[in-house]
Amino acid sequence: MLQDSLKVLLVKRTSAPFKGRWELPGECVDIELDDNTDMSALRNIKALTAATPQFFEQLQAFSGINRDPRGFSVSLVYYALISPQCIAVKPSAVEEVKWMDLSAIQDLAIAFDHKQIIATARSQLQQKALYSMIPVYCLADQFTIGQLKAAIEAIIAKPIQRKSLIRRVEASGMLEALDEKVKSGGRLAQLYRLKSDTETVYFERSLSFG
Amino acid sequence: MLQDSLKVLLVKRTSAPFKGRWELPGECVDIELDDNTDMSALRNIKALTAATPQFFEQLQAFSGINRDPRGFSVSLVYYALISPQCIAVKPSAVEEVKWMDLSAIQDLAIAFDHKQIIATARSQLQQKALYSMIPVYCLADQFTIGQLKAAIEAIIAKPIQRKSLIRRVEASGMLEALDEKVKSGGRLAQLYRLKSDTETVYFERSLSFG
DNA sequence: TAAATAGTGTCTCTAAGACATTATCGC
DNA sequence: GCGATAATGTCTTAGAGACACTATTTA
Repeated sequence: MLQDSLKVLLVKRTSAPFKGRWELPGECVDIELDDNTDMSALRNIKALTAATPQFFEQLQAFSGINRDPRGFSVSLVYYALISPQCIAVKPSAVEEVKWMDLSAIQDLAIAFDHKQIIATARSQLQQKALYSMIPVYCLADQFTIGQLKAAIEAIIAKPIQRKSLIRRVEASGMLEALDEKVKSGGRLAQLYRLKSDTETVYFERSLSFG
Repeated sequence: MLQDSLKVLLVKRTSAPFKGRWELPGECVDIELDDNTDMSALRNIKALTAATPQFFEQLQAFSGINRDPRGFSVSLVYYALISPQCIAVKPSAVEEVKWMDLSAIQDLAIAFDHKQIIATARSQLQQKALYSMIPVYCLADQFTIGQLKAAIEAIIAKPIQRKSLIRRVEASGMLEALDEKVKSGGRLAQLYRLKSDTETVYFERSLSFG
């Protein structure tokens, strides 16, 4: 999720190991409830935020003998992008759930190998931000080009050319301009939204790696 | 593996369900032997072929209630590229192990959802062939540009421009020319090999999608 | 010499980078 | 008017596509 900066949803552990530390949300697959692990991951998200993620995909499996002091473990990790409109955390869980700024993760003690998992997810998201329109899924349902530019720059941690972004927006055909403009500190900015039933566009070139 | 055409290593099932059908090799993780699932997958490969794959990575996890008649199951799928020099199947397993032409998979009854898994792997390999030097790992340790071109075209099932490939080979700096040329039906072809300790190069553009 | 494949030269084309220019806004 | 942000215009640049042309081999 993006609001000023990229954020990740963490929960506080209530039992050993790593009691009291923050970790990524997740629990065991419930074969009674979940037809597959995708459904299981989505169920986890909905238990915390009531958000239906606009973007959701499997990251990768993490496994090993050293990642949990209790022994060998395997985690199937998914990541999702959700709109800042949907950040509300379920009241029942407010105490132990928190949106954590990605830049703050660095200096935090995180349970298990979850700091490494977050880094991997971020790296994958950075790559995809360079060659796809995926960053639009971090935004509210109405947004300006300037906000999209800020989202991409937050993800890749580098500035991009506004002109290049506008060319991509036009080429993608994913967005439609609304009959509305919005204040932005200077000239009014055109509002856009996702066209309905549009598919995520992937480009054949990446933006510059610097 | 590539020899004339892309091939995938299959084993014949010796027990129900799907007894007698071909499937992808794989077995349960052995916590005694495997520090993580990567090692487990490599152990599986070595049990069949004695090859050390030049390229090896996790594809994704497949899971669900319907993919195995015995109930809910999860498979962590890896794929590897190995040189045609290493295709020898361990003698102990010759009966039940086979390199199957990818184009022949279509009309074959494959166990479980493994046909779908193969399709997913192929699709991922196709994408990577368009923006990376990964196809070099399908080849023997000495090869010509023409062979590399054939490998890429076998993977993506489309012709590419020889000139574009040469530009990429030069830009990548991954290969070195040997003091040797080889017959090819016309003018002798320059032999290349991977430089030692070279890293796989990824490009910022994909070759055309057609 | 012809056919085949290897390798080069070079023009075009596309889309990103860079950055100037114009258009609006609030103050 | 001034500073700030939005939007456009346009020249440059990198690298792929296309394809002609040359080089070298075998038949």
